[in-house]
Amino acid sequence: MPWEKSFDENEIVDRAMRVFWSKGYASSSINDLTSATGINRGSLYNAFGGKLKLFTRGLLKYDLEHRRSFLSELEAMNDPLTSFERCFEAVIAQTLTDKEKKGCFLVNTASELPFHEEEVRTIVNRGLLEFEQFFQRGIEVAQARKQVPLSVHPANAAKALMAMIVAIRVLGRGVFSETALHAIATEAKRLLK
Amino acid sequence: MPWEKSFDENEIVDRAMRVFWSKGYASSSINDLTSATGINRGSLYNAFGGKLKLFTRGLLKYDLEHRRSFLSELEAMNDPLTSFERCFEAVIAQTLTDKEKKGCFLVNTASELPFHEEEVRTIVNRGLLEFEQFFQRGIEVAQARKQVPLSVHPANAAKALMAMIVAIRVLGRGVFSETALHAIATEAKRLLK
DNA sequence: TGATGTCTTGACCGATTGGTTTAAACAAAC
DNA sequence: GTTTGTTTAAACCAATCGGTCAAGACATCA
Repeated sequence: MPWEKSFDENEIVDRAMRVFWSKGYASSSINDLTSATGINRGSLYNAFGGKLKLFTRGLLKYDLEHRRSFLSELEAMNDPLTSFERCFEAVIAQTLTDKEKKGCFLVNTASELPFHEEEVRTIVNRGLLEFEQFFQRGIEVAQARKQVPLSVHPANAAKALMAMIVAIRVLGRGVFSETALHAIATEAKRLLK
Repeated sequence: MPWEKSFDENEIVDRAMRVFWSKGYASSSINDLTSATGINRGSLYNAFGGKLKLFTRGLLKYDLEHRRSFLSELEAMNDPLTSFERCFEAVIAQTLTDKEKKGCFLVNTASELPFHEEEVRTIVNRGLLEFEQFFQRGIEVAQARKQVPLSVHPANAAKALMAMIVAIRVLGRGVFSETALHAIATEAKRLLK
């Protein structure tokens, strides 16, 4: 008796995600979302429940398909130091490639965190925490392999590396040039010596 | 024949600045501004020319009274390394003190830079550049005094230190705890060894 | 073919957006 | 006290905001 949806829900979330990603929550209007997704105003509310719910879905999708898959790709590499290098390289490359200068959806959301609900805050915090843990685990492994001196404090250095990724993402939206971004990456490496 | 304004223009800019500072440009409505400043809608347009002009005035005021005065206070110290330490301490203290979690007006604006006009971009870029130059000059002086090894690359390290200040400001809005922020500062110091 | 129940659509809601304009309030100069 | 030039306040503007809803479109099952 029912009737199948005429659109691919996943596809809609993906397009909505890109709107929120580039404009932020507050500046994305329902009209922006309907015209980007192609679905009607009412359908959007019927299928997702509203702007906030759709934002959360989009953020979760980003977290899963960008942050999470990026980290597990890096984690799969056998040499931590190489994976760190690849991490910074990739983040810089993404920053330079993106003509829209959208930055990172998680970082963008982090810098408007005071206006978001608990659920959104949780997603952002978890994402950044796992980034930090990726660095920390890598440092500990590298120390065990004598690639990083024991004088390096894994937890602290990991936080600093994550912070530098965040800074690249923010400054990459218009402040820093390519060479300046690379300078940050260069210095990040020095934290492990 | 004229008639004096009934309000202090400087005071109005200051209150408007705080609105933009905590909510960003797009999310600050004219109503927010009139109720925060106490002046009427029409007066605001008559005196300042509009929302964007008022934003720019506020950003300039922030740049002058917060960023610029902070830097010159630090620059007045005779020991660069002490001034760096004081810099990170102060930024962390400001972050923790601020119950509104407003962050830094310049950094907040930097992370929404793609939506701003050239004039705003210029203010932000200059502010962050001068922060970077403060670090670079300090490093060079410290190197001349043998407090920092010559193996440290002043321009690169300065960019990294500035990036870490930016990260503290962003992560301080809800992601990082006090101890995590201090960890970043601790690692920043290690960049000069 | 007809009943069922979900999905889509576009109109509609009141509130708010940034911005303009008109007319009254006003102090100073004559 | 009248004129003058500016500032003020509030009404007003069209456009848009997020969100709802009733009515029609549709595929499935009987």
